[in-house]
Amino acid sequence: MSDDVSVVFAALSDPTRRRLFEQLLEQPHGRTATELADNASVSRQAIVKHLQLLANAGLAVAVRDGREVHYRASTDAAQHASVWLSVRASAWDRRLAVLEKGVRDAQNSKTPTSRRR
Amino acid sequence: MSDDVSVVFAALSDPTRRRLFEQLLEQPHGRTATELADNASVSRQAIVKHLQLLANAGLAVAVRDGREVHYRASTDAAQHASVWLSVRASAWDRRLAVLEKGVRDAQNSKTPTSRRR
DNA sequence: TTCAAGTGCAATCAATTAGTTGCATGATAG
DNA sequence: CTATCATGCAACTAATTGATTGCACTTGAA
Repeated sequence: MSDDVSVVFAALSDPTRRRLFEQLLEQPHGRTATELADNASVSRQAIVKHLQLLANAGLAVAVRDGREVHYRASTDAAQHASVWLSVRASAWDRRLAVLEKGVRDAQNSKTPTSRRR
Repeated sequence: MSDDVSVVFAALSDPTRRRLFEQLLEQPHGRTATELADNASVSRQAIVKHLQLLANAGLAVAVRDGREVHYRASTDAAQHASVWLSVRASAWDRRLAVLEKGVRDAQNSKTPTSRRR
């Protein structure tokens, strides 16, 4: 589970974490774990762990400012994951199209009279 | 973890499962758990569980043919997840662009002499 | 300087998960 | 009909995970 893709998908598989990620996305200047914990139903420590996991996946970055640590979103990892998915989805669709065409051609050669004029 | 998005990301967060998904993508006619288990380092039962999880996430479908069950890929869920990610990534990038423009404008109004002519 | 606020660390716990093994069921080729 | 092959089901184990709690450390403000 330690490769790049895995950690990103794993990070996004938890609703609490997705929620945090979306909160970060709404806040260009970032949010601290303590702030985020106020709006959440779980403890600050739980939030911290989630944020660190998001950061580890490349979905967030932590920036220290005095005694506060501001987490802000980062979208490179998200973009990569999105591409990973869509590349495969479209490869599949292409493959299906080829297959379908093959079936159609076979049909046409079997019953040439039914061919589109 | 039971919502649509969660199960898709969770399904894709496991390397073994991603490997299986990719094998299904290469095989338009589908593969049985037994076939897939031959190329894998884990037991057939493990493969079955992975395939069922993929199916549950909408990344695969199981089609029974006599005593065999063929699993084939399905890309709707992948496409949805991909969109989920890219929508958020681009919203963030837009937000950053606006922010940046704000900073630029402020700079210009402060030092009007440096304004582009 | 003192003290409160924000964070970091570690131990612990319950639930989930990836994997195994053993055996039962069901379909098909001889 | 009867082996046999593919699948299904159940119990079990070890590792991981989401969450909690208590306490120590660091920083900033009064």
